[in-house]
Amino acid sequence: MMVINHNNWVMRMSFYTADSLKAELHERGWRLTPQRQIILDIFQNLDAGKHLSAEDLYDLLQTEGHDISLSTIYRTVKLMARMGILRELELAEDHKHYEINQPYHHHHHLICVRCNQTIEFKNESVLKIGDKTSKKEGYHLLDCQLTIHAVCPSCQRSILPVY
Amino acid sequence: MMVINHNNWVMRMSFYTADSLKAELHERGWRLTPQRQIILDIFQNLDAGKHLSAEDLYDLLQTEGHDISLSTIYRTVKLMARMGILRELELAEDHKHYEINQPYHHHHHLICVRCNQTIEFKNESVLKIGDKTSKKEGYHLLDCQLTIHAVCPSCQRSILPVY
DNA sequence: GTCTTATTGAGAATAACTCTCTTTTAATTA
DNA sequence: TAATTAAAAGAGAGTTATTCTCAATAAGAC
Repeated sequence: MMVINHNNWVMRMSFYTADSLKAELHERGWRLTPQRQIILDIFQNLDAGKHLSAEDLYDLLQTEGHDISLSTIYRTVKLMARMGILRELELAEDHKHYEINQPYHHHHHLICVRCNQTIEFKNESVLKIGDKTSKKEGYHLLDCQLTIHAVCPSCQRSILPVY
Repeated sequence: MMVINHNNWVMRMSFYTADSLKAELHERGWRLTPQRQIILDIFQNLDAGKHLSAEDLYDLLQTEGHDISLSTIYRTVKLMARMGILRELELAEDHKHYEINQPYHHHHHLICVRCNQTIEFKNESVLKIGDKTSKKEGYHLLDCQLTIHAVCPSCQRSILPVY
């Protein structure tokens, strides 16, 4: 299901049904598999703002009794990020995190470069800038993220060696 | 040298002298080495908007006759990113890029998720949002980047397998 | 049900990056 | 200017997130 917001920005609603996911995959000659359905389901039922690494997702699936291989997980999250279904986040230093891409809960990240503590924040203008910029260049927008790198108050006070 | 812009945002001028770099390092009990000076110099003399991977930087230094080890390069760019001297960019899929962090030439990136073609764009509001947000949370701002993931016109037209 | 081919799973391979340890050297002090 | 000491460099091994390969499986079309 597609909706048009007050800004004329065409965006997808947050919830894919099995059918809508299937349709989008088929458009590209791809298939809907149980694995893809289960993984999408996990992300859709995650609390707002929660994100998972590939390893996190693997563990979570295991505890729920779903035996999906790491290969498939890596392949699927990358596929869904490239389709615009998931957002690929660079929060910590050495691995990626993924979360559902929901325009209505669109948010950004303020990250401490020392302790990696992350604060989520919202800003209405950012999406508008992303929309305007991609339109102007003829790009099809998938996601836009404002990432702020900074030093948190606690790390500013710390006298320990920094790096 | 520090300047204060119309927004009361305290920012560093783009060019460090050997002395100002030295002073900032000494503040933290660190040292100015020829390697650090040379690496900073490379970034300062790069054309606006150009960015380098660690490997790029290594090759460039080699061609200029500077024998700086890869270890040192990785250590130095990370150090300078954490000091706010360099920006750490996530442009391609599997490695980071670095560029000088210049408030007066502050820009952002629109990236095609299929072919990785990247367009640089400016937007005055982004820096203000980053400044306001980090101030509000008591963070010390180092860098803020708006990254737009999208599909470029040429890849939209392409009928080749996508992923 | 059959056929085609995308997808999965398992594990090997890759490569960006970090770590360890020895040597070197920046910066301080005498 | 020489002695001191601790940070930094260099070399190469080690780590690990991610990708690749390939045989087996199964989704979707007919």
